[in-house]
Amino acid sequence: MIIQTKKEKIGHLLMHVCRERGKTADQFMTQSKIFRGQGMMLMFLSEHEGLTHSEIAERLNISPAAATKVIKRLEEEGYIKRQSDDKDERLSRVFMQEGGRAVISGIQSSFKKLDEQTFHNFGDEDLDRLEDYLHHILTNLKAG
Amino acid sequence: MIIQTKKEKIGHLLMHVCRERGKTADQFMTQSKIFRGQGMMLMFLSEHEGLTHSEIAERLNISPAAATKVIKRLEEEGYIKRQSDDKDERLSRVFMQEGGRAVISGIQSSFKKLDEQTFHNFGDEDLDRLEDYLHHILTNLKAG
DNA sequence: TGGTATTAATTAACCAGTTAATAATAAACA
DNA sequence: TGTTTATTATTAACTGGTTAATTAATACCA
Repeated sequence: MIIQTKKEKIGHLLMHVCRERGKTADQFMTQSKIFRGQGMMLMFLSEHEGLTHSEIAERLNISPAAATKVIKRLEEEGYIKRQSDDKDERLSRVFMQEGGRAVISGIQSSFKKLDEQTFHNFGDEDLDRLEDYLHHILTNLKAG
Repeated sequence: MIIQTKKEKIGHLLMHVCRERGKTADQFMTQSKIFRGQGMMLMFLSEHEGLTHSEIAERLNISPAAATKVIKRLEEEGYIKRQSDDKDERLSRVFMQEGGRAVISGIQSSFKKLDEQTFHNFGDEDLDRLEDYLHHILTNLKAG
């Protein structure tokens, strides 16, 4: 009989919570005919135009390869456009297009509703404490 | 300027934490030449032999389709085997094979180390509180 | 100047998850 | 009994993430 420690139990629970949050996020996003990753990216880009792929990836805490994939899809669907830097042609800078601006407010509202639901009935103190816990976990994971 | 609420900030942080935990999990699992999803499945199966795909999926909180994929891969690599139920041929029951039993203890140790690292310096009270928070979030998400 | 090393983005090949549609079997019922 | 309905697993087509390898452009340096 394999013994599962309390920490392992919470580790699994954490992943379960994230899967559920992801599913719910996609449900909210369907109103904008978009997926959560694209929504995240558009939200970020709408506030930070002209950044390079690497800068975007770093800010969103994903790999440059993952950034490229979602950016490419958003460009193909007319939400954004890429433009290579005049002085350094290795750099590809990303800008919003009309198609993107048109859906931003819907996406913003979806994320807001999503996290209102996610943390329904959490008081300020709970949120602070949870935030501390999550930062603590990040530090632990990155320290490995 | 788009305003991000505290809850949204924590929502993003939560997903970030899960990505990092997933990456770290895979790093630990490479010692057993396996990936985290396969490791999870093997751990579970070693304690619950003879269950059907649907039962397994339900217990692991994933879709039956996701369960099928990882089970199929594990079978191809000789860790487990599937056997259809005598009385109901729709049911496919899963059993450990020697190949699977051989790696269980390594996997178990990896998960233990992973979550020791993840929750390093968390006291009992912190763990209890975090567990409560995560259950609360799950309830909120499923209530939608 | 010319050759080497670095950096940015991309592609390839994966794993892990989803929903929706399909095939096969069992159950229900007229 | 025979037809319809329900259930199980599977497949297809995705998103979203990873690492490793590749390509193209810049920077460095002898």
